[in-house]
Amino acid sequence: MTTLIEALREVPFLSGLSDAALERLAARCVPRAVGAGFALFRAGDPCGGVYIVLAGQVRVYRTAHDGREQTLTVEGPGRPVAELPLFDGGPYPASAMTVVPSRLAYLPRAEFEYAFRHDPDVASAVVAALGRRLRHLVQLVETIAFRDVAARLAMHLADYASRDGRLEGADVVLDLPRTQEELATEIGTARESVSRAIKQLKKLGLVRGLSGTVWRLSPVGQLRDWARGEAS
Amino acid sequence: MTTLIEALREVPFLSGLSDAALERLAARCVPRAVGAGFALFRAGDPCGGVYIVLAGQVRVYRTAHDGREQTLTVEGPGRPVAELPLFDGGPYPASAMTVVPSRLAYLPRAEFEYAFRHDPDVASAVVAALGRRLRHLVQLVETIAFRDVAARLAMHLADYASRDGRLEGADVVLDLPRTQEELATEIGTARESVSRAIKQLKKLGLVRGLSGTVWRLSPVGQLRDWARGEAS
DNA sequence: AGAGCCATGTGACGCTTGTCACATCGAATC
DNA sequence: GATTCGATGTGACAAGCGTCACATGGCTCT
Repeated sequence: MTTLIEALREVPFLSGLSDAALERLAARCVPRAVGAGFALFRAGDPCGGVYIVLAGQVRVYRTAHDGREQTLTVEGPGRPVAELPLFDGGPYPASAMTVVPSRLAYLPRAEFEYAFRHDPDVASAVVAALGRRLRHLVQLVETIAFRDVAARLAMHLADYASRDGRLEGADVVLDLPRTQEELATEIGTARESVSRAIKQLKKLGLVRGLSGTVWRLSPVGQLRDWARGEAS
Repeated sequence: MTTLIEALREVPFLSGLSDAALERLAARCVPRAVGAGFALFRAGDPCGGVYIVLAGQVRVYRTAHDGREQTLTVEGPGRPVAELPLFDGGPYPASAMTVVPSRLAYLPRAEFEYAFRHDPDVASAVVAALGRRLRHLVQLVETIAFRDVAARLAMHLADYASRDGRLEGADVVLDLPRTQEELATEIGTARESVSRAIKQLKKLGLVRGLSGTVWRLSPVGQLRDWARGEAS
């Protein structure tokens, strides 16, 4: 278990801060441990600060009137959640919930803005973080708009594999603790379609094995190439 | 025709600059007038600066392998195009092209970063601009993922109407110089589907008239409510 | 007026996908 | 081992939508 300061130093857009500034932040922010399924906020709520994931995972998603959900992103340790509304003063654009028991730090808006305005490196890093998010969303839009379910799944698996997978011979082995139901909300489809897409990818040899949460995949480049090449 | 400095002052994230700083920027940036259909850059190109729309309109879009296009946003006067890649150093995530003859200013990356790092107000405004874009994309993702074509069109028309429409009795009148083909790429569908969606909205009384580029719509709230209420 | 062109309307068809229904499977519990 | 429950596989079906084909309509140019 790391200290709060050590955890904050791991946050990309705070890493440039001096020790004193970090201590100031650490003193002002509220750490809390929560279980799985804890709702941090819902779309439309006013925003008074930013959450930082210290341990665990937080899913950010939109809910439709009929209950269907579209996952926008899943954030892990060291990543901020919903830093966006801090700046335009608007409400949260999406909802957020922990998927596993997690430790979070809540940083009040005023503290965050102070750091942002007094340290150009923090400002740069914040913009970079927003940029990454934007890039990711552009990707998501394109994926949902253009590709069929199997290609979306392949692309999605490739994303996870390139981050968390490990090489094992010619294959990539990935431990992905997700139900098909969860995967479905992440790529904007139904659970049954995910099941069928997996079957399709297995037949193509892109998914070489799957037992429990452990996937054996073909190399990431191959997954991406196939997904890109598939006509809508 | 405004001067370059006056035009730059209209740009949201530069409006806080001193006259001297603005003059410096104006001296360094490259204005150019281009016709319709001029390609500013394509997805994947490296990014050396930011474009600012002085007059006209620029469409930002992604192209699929098979030629289909998804419009991400259409930017008008005073708005920056693709300020995102300046900060993470990545390539442009999308392509951009003028839709009408336009005047643009090209601001080299170094100048932009100088202003960003030396003026916290500029930094704030840049983040706000990114935030707006992010919010818009979140909306777009949800729209594409959840709603049918007619609802997407209604939502889209409501967006335009709330910005450019004018009240006329109980109706909103909107001049929207777009072909159905263009509308189709903006809401991620085919031209024929737009035609049918318009018919549907007319039957519902949400679109009360359409001649040339001039639309007569029911109030924006009504459009949005209907679009939200429509099941998937 | 006629020709050509582009935008639009519309019918037909098939594919993808969401939905419903139900079978199977596996792990946890008793 | 039997039960239970959640996760997963799969068949059938219908709805939505993309695509193709072609008609219509309005505009400009000559």
